[in-house]
Amino acid sequence: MRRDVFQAIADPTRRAIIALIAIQAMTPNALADQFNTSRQAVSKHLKILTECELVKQEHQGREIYYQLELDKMKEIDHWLGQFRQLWETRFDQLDSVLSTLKPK
Amino acid sequence: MRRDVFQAIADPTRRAIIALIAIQAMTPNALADQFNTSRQAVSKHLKILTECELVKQEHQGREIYYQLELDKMKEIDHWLGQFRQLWETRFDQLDSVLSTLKPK
DNA sequence: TATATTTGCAACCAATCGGTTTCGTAACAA
DNA sequence: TTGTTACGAAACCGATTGGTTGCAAATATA
Repeated sequence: MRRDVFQAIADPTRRAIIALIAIQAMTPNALADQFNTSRQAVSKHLKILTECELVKQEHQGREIYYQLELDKMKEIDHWLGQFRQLWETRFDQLDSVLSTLKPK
Repeated sequence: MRRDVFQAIADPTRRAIIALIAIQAMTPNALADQFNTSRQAVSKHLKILTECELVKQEHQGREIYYQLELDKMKEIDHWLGQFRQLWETRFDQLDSVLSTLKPK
């Protein structure tokens, strides 16, 4: 089963999970309470997130706290980098056009 | 059929298409030459990218040039924003730890 | 005109996805 | 011990995915 970060964030429920555990680590049950989904469905999402290393576990008794792996999020940021360069360049071009239209 | 930007960039072929047309507008045939896929497969990817407005068409005779819609890419950047804030904060915390370890 | 090229679109197919139900197990609590 | 809680894993199901094949429309070329 081939997994990558981009496939992981494709699902809206998974993005919501990511947003929640970014603030603080949470257990599967606590996460399931936040959505209209079953515990098992959340567990499946967490498994996918774990497989692509977007999330790490921390066992504590019989509970498992899931926490966001921020470094993996930077991978998305890095991919976006090439395009950020582009839209900043085009903004600069627009800027020079504007300054040409209204000189001084 | 509900489409969003995150679903669009989940497919590696689509990410490759995005990277190519970010530099210059291309036709479906020209794009298909770059991959080990059929023209129709690329066409389907382009349809998906068009549906979620990541791409715009420019008709020129019987050819259709596809170009990246940079504004839509910013949506991903915007979503990443909340997490960027987090990892920059934690970097700052690490920074303060380091300066504590090596004062002056 | 007839023919070739470029493309979108619909039909179809196997694989995958997100979800549920069920089961097994480990950690607590009575 | 017995019962409950928290969880992962497996089996299953309908919907969606990415791909193919075939066809029709539009444009270019002979």
